[in-house]
Amino acid sequence: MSIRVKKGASRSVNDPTAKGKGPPAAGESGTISRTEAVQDALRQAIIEQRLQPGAKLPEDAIGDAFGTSRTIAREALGRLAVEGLVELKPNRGAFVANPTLDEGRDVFVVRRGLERIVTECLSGKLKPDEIAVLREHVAREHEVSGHNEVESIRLAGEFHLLLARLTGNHVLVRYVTEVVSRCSLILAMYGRPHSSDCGVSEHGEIVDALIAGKGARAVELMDHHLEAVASRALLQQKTERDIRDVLAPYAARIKGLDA
Amino acid sequence: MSIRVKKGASRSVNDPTAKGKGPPAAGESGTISRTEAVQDALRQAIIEQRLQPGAKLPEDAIGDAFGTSRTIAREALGRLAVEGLVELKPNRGAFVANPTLDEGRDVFVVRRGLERIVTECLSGKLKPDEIAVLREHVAREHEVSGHNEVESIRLAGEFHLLLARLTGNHVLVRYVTEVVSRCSLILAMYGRPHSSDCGVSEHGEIVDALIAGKGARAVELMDHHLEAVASRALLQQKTERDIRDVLAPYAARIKGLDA
DNA sequence: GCTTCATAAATCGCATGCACTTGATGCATG
DNA sequence: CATGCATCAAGTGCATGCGATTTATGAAGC
Repeated sequence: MSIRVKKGASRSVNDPTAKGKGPPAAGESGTISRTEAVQDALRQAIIEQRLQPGAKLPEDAIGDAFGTSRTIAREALGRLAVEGLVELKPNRGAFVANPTLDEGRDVFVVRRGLERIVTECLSGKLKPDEIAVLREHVAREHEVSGHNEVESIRLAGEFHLLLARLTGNHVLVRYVTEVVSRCSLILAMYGRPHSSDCGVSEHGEIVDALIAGKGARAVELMDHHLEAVASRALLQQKTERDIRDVLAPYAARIKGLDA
Repeated sequence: MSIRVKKGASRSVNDPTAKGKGPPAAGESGTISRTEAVQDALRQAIIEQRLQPGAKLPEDAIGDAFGTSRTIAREALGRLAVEGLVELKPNRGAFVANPTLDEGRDVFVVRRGLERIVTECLSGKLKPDEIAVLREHVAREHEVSGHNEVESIRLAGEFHLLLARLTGNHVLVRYVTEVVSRCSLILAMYGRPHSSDCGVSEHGEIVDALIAGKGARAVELMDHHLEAVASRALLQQKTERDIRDVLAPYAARIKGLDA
């Protein structure tokens, strides 16, 4: 799980070797700060489970990996902690969040509430070009459904973000983005392996209801949809991650030795 | 001409002169990081309008005011920017947010959605001691209503935070906290001067409905309540003061940190 | 006198250094 | 053989320094 990186390969955000010292020009790049870049990269890595829950995230290693100083890494970690994807232990460091089932339920409760707002905001107010975008997205979801699970999951999340963005409400977008991220992590931890594509047709139905301006129906569909996703994820008990349980079979094997 | 500090006066969070260099002991204080302390103080100052919308927030001045380095100030500002209370202009600095009416509306939309969740979570599930706390809070609101406007506003916000905390849902608490802060700022900017105490009786009614387990009624009341709060929109402007002077009392408040 | 360019001041963005905390390791002891 | 204590290394928490960017100021030109 080491974050080590081969030198020169991932010199992405900043390469001080070029000038030996000078800070880089911040003006030309797309206004996106380095902190944000690192934050986004880490978030992606976390929700894709490339960084597993509980994994340590040392500032040094992260700065190293992205070619920045600890300052940037530290800031990114701090913000991810606010988002709930990272846990910060004082004087000990940062770790990938390891949400409990209860926390997961909390996140889903909030998500349902937020997406309810989204649905209400959008019902009957979608413009033709927006409808086209939505339809196309759902179509793509159908395409990959079944044979590309990773992409399928990504698109499913993207669908909800897309809706949020269409409201034009930036606050809403931010919160939905956050809960969707956290839900991804939770699903990855607790969800059943092959349950991702259940919701594709539901997405289509929601879009239909929104277009038809049937707000109540749309809300109902959305709520049911998320309820389904949540229960799929949270019903089953977590696959045991505790060291002792993992090692139990090995221990048993050894026990035979000293018997 | 600006960085100068009266020696010994605002040495609050950290005093490096004691040892000539060493960082302070972070271990003993109440687990609350300095960043958070500064962040909370700034937030309070902003929603109380001691720092007016649009006011510049230079890292140096803030670090100065709280007796910390720019590092801490910078981090606090960054987080407040995420919260939406501060606007960060690249290479220019931080400013107290100056939300437009449209942004204000967005915040209120989200707030209504979030508080709807709170209400639904709580209806019929309040325990006796929780009910007592709520009743007492509403009583206090009635007490100050009319003669202490600042406290009145504070208590009104606190009522909603209290409800959120009673859900036990930490995600919800965080989001409600954020939107309540932002709403405070927005009301302070656009709200009519003497409109704060309109909602006191409504708070009582909401509590009653929650206790009676009338979820739908409670949601309706809450929604109407927030709708009323949101719909008060007016304009006013104020004067500017020196950052350090405004922040001095807040810095004094967190002096306990370096004890 | 007003515009334009050059210089200076203020302040940000970021890297780095140093003290301190924390958990680990090894050793002595009951 | 388990327990307590000293030593150590890893890595955080924070302040500070340096270049870069932006804004303010003033001089020269039209």
